[in-house]
Amino acid sequence: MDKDKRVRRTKKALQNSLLTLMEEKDFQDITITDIVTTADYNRGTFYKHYKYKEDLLDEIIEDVMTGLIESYREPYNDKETLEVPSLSSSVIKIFDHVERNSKFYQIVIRSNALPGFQEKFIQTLKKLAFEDLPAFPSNPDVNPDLQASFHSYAILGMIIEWVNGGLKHPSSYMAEQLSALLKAEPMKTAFKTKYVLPTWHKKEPSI
Amino acid sequence: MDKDKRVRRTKKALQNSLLTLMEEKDFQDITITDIVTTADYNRGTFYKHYKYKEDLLDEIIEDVMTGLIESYREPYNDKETLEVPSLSSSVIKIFDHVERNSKFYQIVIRSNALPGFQEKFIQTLKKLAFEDLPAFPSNPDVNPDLQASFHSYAILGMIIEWVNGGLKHPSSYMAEQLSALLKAEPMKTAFKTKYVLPTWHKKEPSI
DNA sequence: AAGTAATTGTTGACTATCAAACAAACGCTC
DNA sequence: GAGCGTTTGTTTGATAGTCAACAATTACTT
Repeated sequence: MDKDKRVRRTKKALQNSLLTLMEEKDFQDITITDIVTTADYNRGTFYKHYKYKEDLLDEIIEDVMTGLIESYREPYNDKETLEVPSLSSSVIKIFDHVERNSKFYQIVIRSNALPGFQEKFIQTLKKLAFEDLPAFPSNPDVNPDLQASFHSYAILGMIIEWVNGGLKHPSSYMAEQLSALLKAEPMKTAFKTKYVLPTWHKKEPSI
Repeated sequence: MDKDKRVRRTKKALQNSLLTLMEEKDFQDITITDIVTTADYNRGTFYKHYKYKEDLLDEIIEDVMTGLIESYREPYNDKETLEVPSLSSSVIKIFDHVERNSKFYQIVIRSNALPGFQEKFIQTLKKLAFEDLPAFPSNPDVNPDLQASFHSYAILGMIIEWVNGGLKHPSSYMAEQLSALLKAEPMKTAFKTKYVLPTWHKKEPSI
């Protein structure tokens, strides 16, 4: 698919161009002419590859998601000691990937293109959980779909928080945080505070 | 000349590729295949534009020299108050230009391509002095060629020192330094110590 | 000296990108 | 609603860049 150097080069240039423009203005205000002008390509070239600018944006997201999948699987690629992928080791790679593609994530998360991206991102993470984690789901009692969704959205939430804060922390810190959050079984604590305490408070109902 | 977007794009890519490679190894150890591989172009494309890699290097230097001339002339371009170019105001632009093209200057000055570059650089500066400085030469007693050479090599010397030190100082500092050096009339001081003193010493020749 | 691997320079068929032009549709402002 | 600049798609022939193959040269190894 598109092995020609020219095609790859052109598409990358148009992608970068669109992303750069999205830093300044809303997606709907960006014209095709804008895109090709900043990329310094001919307009006809755009139409050779895409029909609408939406196609270009979709392709950008698609490419980044492909990169995400590769990052996720990378630690197990050239290891003869066929290590079993664990949630923790894979998740570090996700944060690394976000860090490397910070420009994309910052722009898209802050843009009006967020919903479309979020859908694809969640879908990708879910797929990875099912296909790559042999020990998934960890507990026979839990609904796998629910757990996958839970984890995927949890990670998305961390990333959005991280990105909106300007990616101040290194990716290793984010991995630590997630690890700590998982170990602390935060839901239990939350539930304890929110629901268990009240019941403990209304002690001695009038018999 | 070469207004086609593809040509400009390709040449820039090949230029950058060669410069990047020159950071790692000697110019003579770089193969055409190296150049096109890192630039991700086809080898045939190289031969469409150049015969030898020397052509490419020459073109790089030529382009930077063109940029130098433009920088030099830029302060007087869109001024209605046709200001007379002065040595001091123009020289600041030279340092700015070096700062902007620091990658090029660092690589070339440290490489074995320095002699060829130096020749073109001096030649450019001399030409600028003659064509752009109406008050040049400043003193009717001095040989214009000698003065031009003097100034050109002096600036080259400062730049080489500056670049080899890793461009630690801002260009404004370099301009200040040059200004200070010119104001201090350093040659006079040097001559005073070395040659004037002796003559002063042999006062009162025996009549 | 022979063998081989890497690099060179060149070719030809194929395709992507180019510039330039055009008509149509879309805001605008008056 | 008429005029006007901008953006849009689309088309044209010309050219740049691609890929794969090839023989010639160079450089290294045995």
